[in-house]
This record gives sequence, structure tokens and C-alpha cells, in this order.
Amino acid sequence: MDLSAHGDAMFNAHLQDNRPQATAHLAKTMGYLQLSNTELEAELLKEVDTNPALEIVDELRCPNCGRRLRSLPCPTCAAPAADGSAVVFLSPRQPGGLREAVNEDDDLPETGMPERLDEYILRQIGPALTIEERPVAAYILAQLDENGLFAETPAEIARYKRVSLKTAQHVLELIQRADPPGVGARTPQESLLIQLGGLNDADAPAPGMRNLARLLIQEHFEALGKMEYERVARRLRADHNLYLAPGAIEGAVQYIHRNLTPYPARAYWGDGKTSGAADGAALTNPDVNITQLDWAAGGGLSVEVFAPLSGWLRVNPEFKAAATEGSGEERERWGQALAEAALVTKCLQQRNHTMRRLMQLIAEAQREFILGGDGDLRPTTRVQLAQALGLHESTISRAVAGKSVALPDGRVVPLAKFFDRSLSVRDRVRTLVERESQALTDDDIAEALAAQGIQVARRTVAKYRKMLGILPANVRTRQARARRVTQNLPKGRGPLPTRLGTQPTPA
DNA sequence: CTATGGCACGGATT
DNA sequence: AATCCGTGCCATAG
Repeated sequence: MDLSAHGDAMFNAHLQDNRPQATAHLAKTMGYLQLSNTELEAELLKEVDTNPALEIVDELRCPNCGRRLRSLPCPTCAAPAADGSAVVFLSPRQPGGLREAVNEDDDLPETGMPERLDEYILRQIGPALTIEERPVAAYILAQLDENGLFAETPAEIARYKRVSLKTAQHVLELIQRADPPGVGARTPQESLLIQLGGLNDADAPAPGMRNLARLLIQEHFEALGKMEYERVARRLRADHNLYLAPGAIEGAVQYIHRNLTPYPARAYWGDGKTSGAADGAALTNPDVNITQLDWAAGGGLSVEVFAPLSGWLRVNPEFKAAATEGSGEERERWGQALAEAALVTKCLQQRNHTMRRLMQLIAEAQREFILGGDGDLRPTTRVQLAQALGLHESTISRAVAGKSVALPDGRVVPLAKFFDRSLSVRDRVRTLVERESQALTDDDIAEALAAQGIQVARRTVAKYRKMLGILPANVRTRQARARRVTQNLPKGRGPLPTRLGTQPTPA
């Protein structure tokens, strides 16, 4: 890995050469750095629009031999751009991808599985939508929270998107009938009901179980959460004159737990946490792509920095030639435009360069995480990265802010995720609970983690657990019991809990 | 008495 | 300087 601050050295040399320009350069580079490619697109278009000296061309030809080129130093005549002015290659393949004129391999593997929830749903309902309904659907999908729920009412949609209430309702219903069952519901409760509607009576472990479940969700949702089964049973007997076999409620609850989820999106996206609060656009348009070169041989990771436009951004050579011939005031103006154009390309290059170095370092340090899962993330701080790169920490902050990266397996994660201190620990908590044979209390989990060399307070475990949407241990025990009952399994205890090498605490 | 969740404090991070 | 995060203490529920 190239850790030498080669580029920075050049940059700094440039700094010393000419002060006033240097500060402008710095300011602009930083400005660009903190833009995501979506934002940068607007910025660049504006520049090109206002500055006649800048141009975007579809293809680049060598200034000497006129051959079409992919990257800047012409391979045949090895001539750099005549004046050394920067040219930036904007990758044409991603709608709006850009990469630096360095990396040549052009085989972007079409990863099949990476799909955002919204795209996934849109694909299902797309054909059924009229032209008028499309924007409404897009709006709703964009507003889905990380659990796949949608907080607004049809009336609000209608008002906001200026369509009839009927249209809004229709689109919403379409979405709610789409695949992650229960998606688009307003509340967890509603989501459960929708999902329940999709289930078949035949699947229920006992006749009437589905109806009971519906009653429970509809009328006693609160109490259900509090596990007040006795009270609920009494109310049901009174209100509906129902005969309830002992354990029926528990059975229904267990039925609900097994077949429904209050968070429809999570089932599909595992942990699908869009931690960066619904920045859907950022996650559809990654700023960086990481691919694995030689998959089978566990090959290296290749980092590719995207930008929004296609083609080549450069100083228009004809304009440049003409500019020297002008006279007087005109010449002055043109000179300024030229300087500005050069600045833009340089800064863009600088941004790319910084991003590239940063990502290469991250890719190497977090190889495990990139190829593996959340549990393999090695917590890093921006400060550490800054030191390793010889940059200021605020530079890293800018670079990380609001960007996202596509990983080899198709996941698109916010860049900030690489700096999540507790991600790996949370993941460990999850696997611990998944593999538990007897509900582990928070203390148990903390203990097990300590055995793995991770020292966290019990209170912290509780928080992680909540973040993961895992219920408290005492509730999990009751669920387990209900499961045993309905499945007529022997009541005996299963294998001992996985305490992972720790001493069983004396009772 | 045990297991959790709420509040708030201090230190680290941005 | 503002924010985030882990943690300790305390109240509460079972």
C-alpha cells in the first residue's frame, strides 16, 4: 500500500509556489471533497455552464498523435497533456460514474442482488402504475423509514403530491400488497395486520389461531407488548364470549412472532440499517465502488471513485489558444476564465486523489469487513485515518460526510459505517442471542463478550440489544416456553446455554 | 432479589 | 464548541 504522501508533497509544493491561488485551491478542494457525487454533479454543471474555458467531451484524443485515449499519458507517444493541465476522466458506465484516469479495467461485474428496498418494490408495482401515479409511488417509497413503515396518511400524500385521495390510497395499497409483507404500513400494528391478511388459515397451527391473532393485534396490541396475557384473556372472554383454552393466547402470540414482524423491511435486509436517516439518494448512487479483483484467489480489492458525469472534463484547448490572441480587456477576462477552469480541474483531481487514497487505506484495513460481515469491522476513528494519511481530521470528516460506498457483494453502505465504533460488538450480540439455547440476560451477554475479549458494561449491552430490536431476555424466555408448548416438545431444558468459556454464575 | 429501562454525567469524537 | 456514546445510579416490574 502506498502510504507515502506523494500527492500531498506535490500539493504542498504547489502551495508554496503561489499563495493566493493556493488558498483558493485548498478552499475549493475542500468544498468538492465534502460533496457527494450527486451534489458534485450540480456543482460541475454550473461551472461548465458559466465558464467557457471548461468543457466536457465524450472522448479524449492525444494532443500529439490524435489517437483516442482512455487515460491521460498517451501510451504511444507518452506525452502528457501538452500544458500539464489536468484532465479528469468521467466514467461513462455508471449512470453518472466518474473515476480517475488511472484505473483501466472496465469490467464492472453486474452484481445481481444489490437492490434497495424502494427499487425492489417499485419493480413489482411499476407495471401497475399509471403515469400519474408514478411520482406518488416514488414519493411514498422515498419516505419509508428504515423499518419499511410509512408514517403519513393517504390524505397527507394526496395534499403533498396534489393528487386525489383516491389515487393516493390506491398507490399506497399497491405498495402494501408488494413483497416485503406489511411494508408501507403506518404503524407496526397495522403492518402486522396486513401481514396477517396475507397468511393462510391452513398454515396456522390451530384452527381459529389466525382470528385470535387478529383480535389480539387489533384490540390488545398494547397489552400484548406488556405480556399481560391474563388480563387480555379475561377481556377477550368478556367482550367476545370466547372460549380460550389455557395457553391459547401464548400460542397465538407465538404464532405472531413466528410469522409476522412489526418491521417488515428488517426481515429482508437483515440489519438493513440506513443509519444515515433515509438518505435514499445517497444509497442508490454510491460515490465509491469497491470490487474484488480475483474473487477465487481472494484477490486484492480495487477502489474506484465515481463522479456524477460522463466523459472528460478539461480545459478547452481551443479556448486556450484563442485566449492568448485576444487583446485588452477581453484577454484579461479570458485569462481569468482559464485560470478558474484550471483550478476546477485541479481541485477535482485533488478531490479524487484524496478520496482514492482514503478509500484504499480503508479498503485494506477493513478487508475483513468488506468481504465478510458487520462483525468483522475494526473500529477506527477519523483521527487515526488522518494521521495515517497525513491529512487533517476535518478533511477526513468532509470526505466521509454524506457519501456511500458499494461493496463487492453489492451492499451499499454509508461511508460513515466504517467509523461505527460499536458495529462489530452489536453484531456479536446478535449472534450470541441467535445461538442461545436459553435466553441470555444482558449480564450474561456482557460476560460472554468479556470472554471474547470485549469489555462492555451491562447497560451498554442493553442499548445494543434495543438497537438490534431484540427483546429483553425475560420476554424471550416466555416466547421459548410458548414455542415448546405449541410444538408439544418435551419440556426439559435444552442443552446448556452457551456461556462461552465463562464460569456459570453460582445461583 | 434480579433484570431492565430512564436519566444524566463525563469523556471521546467530530 | 457541539455531539455522540458508554456507563453508573436509581426506580420499577416481575
